Amino acid sequence: MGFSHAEENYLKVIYKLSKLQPKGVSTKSIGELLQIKSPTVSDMLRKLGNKKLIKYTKYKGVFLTVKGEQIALKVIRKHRLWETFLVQKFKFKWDEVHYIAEQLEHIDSRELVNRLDEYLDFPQFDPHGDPIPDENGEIAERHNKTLDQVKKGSDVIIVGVKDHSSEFLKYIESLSLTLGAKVSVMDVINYDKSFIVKVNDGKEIGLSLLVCKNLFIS
Amino acid sequence: MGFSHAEENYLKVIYKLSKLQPKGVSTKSIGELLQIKSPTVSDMLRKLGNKKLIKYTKYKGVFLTVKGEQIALKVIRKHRLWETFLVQKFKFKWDEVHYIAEQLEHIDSRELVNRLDEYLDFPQFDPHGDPIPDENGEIAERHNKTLDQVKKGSDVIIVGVKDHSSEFLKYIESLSLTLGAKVSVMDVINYDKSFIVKVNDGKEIGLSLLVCKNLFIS
DNA sequence: AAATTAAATTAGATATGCCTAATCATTTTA
DNA sequence: TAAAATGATTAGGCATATCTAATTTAATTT
Repeated sequence: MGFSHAEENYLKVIYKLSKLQPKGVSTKSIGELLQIKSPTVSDMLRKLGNKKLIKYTKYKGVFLTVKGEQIALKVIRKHRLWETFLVQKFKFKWDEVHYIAEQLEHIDSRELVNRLDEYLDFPQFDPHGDPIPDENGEIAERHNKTLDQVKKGSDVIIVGVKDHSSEFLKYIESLSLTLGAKVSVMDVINYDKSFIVKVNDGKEIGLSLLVCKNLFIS
Repeated sequence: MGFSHAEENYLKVIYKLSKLQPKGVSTKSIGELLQIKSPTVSDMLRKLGNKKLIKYTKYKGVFLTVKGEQIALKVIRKHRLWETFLVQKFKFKWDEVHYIAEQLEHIDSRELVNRLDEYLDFPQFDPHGDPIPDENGEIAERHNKTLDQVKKGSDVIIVGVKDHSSEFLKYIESLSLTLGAKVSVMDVINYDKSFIVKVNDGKEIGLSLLVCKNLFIS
């Protein structure tokens, strides 16, 4: 007994939003992420509530149940494994895989997912640095420190991106800011909080606050 | 502008049936293959006709248009490439891949298909011996000679299977009758037209007429 | 050629997943 | 705290893809 693509998509975004909205996920935010109007979201929430995949009380934010979270994690696992596959084996760029993985994440076959995982040698993180849940739904702690949080003089490593948009990814790639890149913070401009950094000991470049906020570091 | 899974499935089976029903494919046969009742099929045929994917005249058999055939061949190409991938790279058995490939064949990404093709080194035939259409819809002639058509004393090679059912595939695999197997016809029993054969010069075994009719040979 | 059988279509219904317009509830602001 | 703004839900529709029951058309049999 499986779930529809629509249901899986809702559960996935509720999972993601629940990390940002611990008091319950709003109808509005779900609709915005899925590009779906809120009456449609309301309908689906009632349906997911009836199926005990979320805790739903009218006019209150929603929460995933254990079962709902399990399903969300399976979809996220598949999405991230397929993204890893596409980049590692098929040589796609990290900004090209999202649309394809959005489709592949709904393929229903437990055995396929596990063979994919094995084929990739059980990766812990996907090409954007996001952690990949294991078969039991265990997932590594997400990186949450961003470049804007460090002080002048720090040496850090890029371990993930918060913004997955093609535009952002292409831009930072053009600056050699890929996963694993070493970033040395030479200066922080007080006026606009922008950063002057060296990437892999290259020449100095400037990064806006917005860019820094979207780079996970360790 | 893509097509729904349902539409793609109809086009695929109409393509396959058109090889057997050159005077036009019947509503009934489409419904049987897709496990869908005929009124539903009628509705869809009208719809596909309006979209100029098939030539549809009420109460007459249907034909694919050039455009409809192109789409059918793309779906078949994806299905057969994915089956090849699953068997070659993920080590699935040839009787395990159908359900998964039925889903993967609808993934929409021209680039993905071409990279898959390249990753597999442009295979001509899938794990069941069926020819794989190329990017332009060109497809090798299907094998059409079956084992039941040869005479006592013939030496032939298994190049494909007509029946893709798990039951059939498992059975013939247990007899070492896989693709590439050498079959020597030792005798044909007149009473029931069954065959006595040696597989890869092993010991003699009997094959019913039905089994022989489902084995493509060269 | 008429009667029967088989196949195909139409009519009418259902579930999913989406929409807009209108209403209701909650939160924020003056 | 009352009014306004924001957010959520209900009401009513629509398209897709399916179904069963009834009807129509074509094919087969006598």
